[in-house]
Amino acid sequence: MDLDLRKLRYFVAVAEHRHFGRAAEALFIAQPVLSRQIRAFERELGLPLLNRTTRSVELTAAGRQLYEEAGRIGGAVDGALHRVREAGRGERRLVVGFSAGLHVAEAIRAFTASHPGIAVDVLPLPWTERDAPLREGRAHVAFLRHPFDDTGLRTVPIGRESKAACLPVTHPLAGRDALTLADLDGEPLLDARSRRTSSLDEKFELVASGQGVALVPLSITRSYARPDLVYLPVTDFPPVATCLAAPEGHGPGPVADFLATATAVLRPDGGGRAPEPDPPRPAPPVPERANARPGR
Amino acid sequence: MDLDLRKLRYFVAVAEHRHFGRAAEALFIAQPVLSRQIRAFERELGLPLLNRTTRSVELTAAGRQLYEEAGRIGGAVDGALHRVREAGRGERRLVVGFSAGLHVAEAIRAFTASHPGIAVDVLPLPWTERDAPLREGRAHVAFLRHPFDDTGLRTVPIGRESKAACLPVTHPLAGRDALTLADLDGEPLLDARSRRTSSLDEKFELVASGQGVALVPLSITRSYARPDLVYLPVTDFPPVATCLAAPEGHGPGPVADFLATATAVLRPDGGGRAPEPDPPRPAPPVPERANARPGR
DNA sequence: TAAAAATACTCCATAGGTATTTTAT
DNA sequence: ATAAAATACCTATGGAGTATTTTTA
Repeated sequence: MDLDLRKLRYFVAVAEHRHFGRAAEALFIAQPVLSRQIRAFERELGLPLLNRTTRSVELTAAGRQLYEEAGRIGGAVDGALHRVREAGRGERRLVVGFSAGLHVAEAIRAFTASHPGIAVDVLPLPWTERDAPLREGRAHVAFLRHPFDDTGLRTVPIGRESKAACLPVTHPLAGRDALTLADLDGEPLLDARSRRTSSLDEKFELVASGQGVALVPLSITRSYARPDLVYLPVTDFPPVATCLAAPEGHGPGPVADFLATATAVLRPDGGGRAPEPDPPRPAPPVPERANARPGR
Repeated sequence: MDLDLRKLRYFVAVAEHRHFGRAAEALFIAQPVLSRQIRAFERELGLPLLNRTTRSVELTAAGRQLYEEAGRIGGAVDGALHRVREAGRGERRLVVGFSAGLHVAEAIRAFTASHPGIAVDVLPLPWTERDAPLREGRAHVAFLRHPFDDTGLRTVPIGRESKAACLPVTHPLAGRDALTLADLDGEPLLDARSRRTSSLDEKFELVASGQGVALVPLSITRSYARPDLVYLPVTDFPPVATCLAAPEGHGPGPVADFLATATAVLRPDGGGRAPEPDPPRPAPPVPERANARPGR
C-alpha cells in the first residue's frame, strides 16, 4: 500500500553496490536482513527489481526505473521536510503559481520588499492545470487565465487578453496582418479536444511541423517568439480575462497582502501603464514575417 | 530517519477531518491507534503538527506546511510507481533534458517516429543544473550548453552560440546594433557570482528593473522576447558550444539511437537532414531591436 | 457532563540478528 | 571450491486492537 522508504533506501544501496554484502555493510545491517528486505520489497511491488546470481547482481528494467525514481522521491521528501521544519521555526512561505506567459516576478519583488521575512516560491503551472493547485494547497495564490472554476476562490481581475493564431511561416495566411475566426475555418485547430499536448513547446512544434494551427493568448506570443512561427491577432475572438486567485476564507495575512501588493503592481489603472499593451503597441511582434514563403 | 508514508497518510486524514475519531473511521482503524501514530509521527519529526483540545483539532504552521507537502510527495510516489510498473511491463522510456532555449522537440519527433514504442519525457533543466541530472539518472540524454563537466559523459557537439547582452530598452546603449565587452565595462553584470537567480525570468526581471545587464546565449533571445528588454550581440565574447550528452558505457540502445537521430536532425551539416530546406537560415534574429524606444 | 483525545494492556507482524545451507561460477 | 545470496530460527520493536481514563469546553 504505502511505499516503504526504508526498503527503497536499501534497494538504492544494492543498486549502487551491485553486491548485497557490501551494500549491507554500507547500511550497517547484516546481509541476510538485506536479502530478505529486498525480496519483500519486490513482493510488495509485484515486480522483480534485480537479477541475481552468486557472482553478479544486475538491475532489471523496472529496477533501473525505480533507481532513477528514488532520487526524485528522496529529493521531494528532503525538500518537504526542510520546509516543514522551517515552518516549525516560524518562517513563513508563500507559493505563487502562474500560467505560462504571465509574469509575476515584478509583483513578487514588490511583495518581498515589504515582507522580507516571507520566502516566496514561484510555481509554473502546467498548461493543463488551472485552479487545481490552489485547491490542493500546492499554491497559495495564482495568476491565471480564465476560464477556470472560481467557486470558493477569491479572484481579482487583472486584465484581458485577446488571442493570436499561431501559424507556420510557410502557411498561406502567414503574410496577413490579422485574422478573423472565419479565416481559420478550414484549418485543423490544435486544442485540448483535438490533440492533447503536455507543454506549450510541444504545441508549437506541432504547429511548426504543419499539423495544425493553435490559438494562444497574446502574452505568450511575447515570451515565445520562434523563427519558424508567426503570430497573427485574431480580431473577433473574445478576449479572456486574467486574474489573481486565492482560496477564500483566509483573513488578513500574507496571502491577502500579496493580493493587495500584486494588484497595485500589476494593475496600475490608478496610475501608470496599461495591463494590455493595446492599440498603440504595433500588434504582436510577428518577428519573422519577412520570412514568409508561399505554399509548401 | 525515513519518513513514514503510512503515518503521513494518517496525518493527512486527521488534517482533513480535523477529528481523530472520524479520521480513524475513514482509515478503517481504531481511534486510539490513530492518536498514538500521530503522536509518534510528531515525535519522529520533532515538531508538533496539531493543536488538539477535546473540542477541536487545528493544524500548526508546520502541520499546514506538511499537509501541503503531502500532496506533492504522494504525487511523486504515485507517478514513480506508475513508471516503474510500466518499465516492468517492458515499456521503454527515455528522459531528455534540455537547458533553457535549446529546442529538442524536433529531435524527439524524429526519434518517436522511428521508435514508436518508447515514451519520451522532456525535462526542462533549471538554469543552475548542468550535467547533474545525467549523473543522477534523472535524464538519459541532455542537450546542454558548455561549460559543464563532461568526464564520464559521451558528448556530441551540435553547434556554437555567441552571446547577447540583455539590456533594458531605457539603457543608453540600447540603440546600438552590437556591443563589445569593452562597451559593457562599467555595467553591473548579473551572473552567478554577483547575484544568484533561480530562473531566467527572474534574471530578466532584474534587468528590466535596471539592476544590471545580463549576458545570455543567443538562442534564448529568440524564445524570450520581451517588450521592455533589448538583446544586443556581443561581438567579441567567445561563443559557447552546445552539445548532446549522455552517460558513457551504454552500448546500443535507445540512448544511442536518440543520439544518432538527434545529431542528424539538429546538425544538418553532417549530412542528412532534409526537413528544413532553407540553407540560409537567416542568422539569429535578435528580434526586439526594432522595438527600442528611448526613455519610458 | 459529555464528547473526544489519551493511556493501559494485549496480540501479532515484521525488522533485525546469528548460524547455516544452497547455488552458480 | 568458493564467494555470495538465500533460508532457518530467534528476539524485540512497533502497529493494531479493546477497555478504560483523562481532559476541557
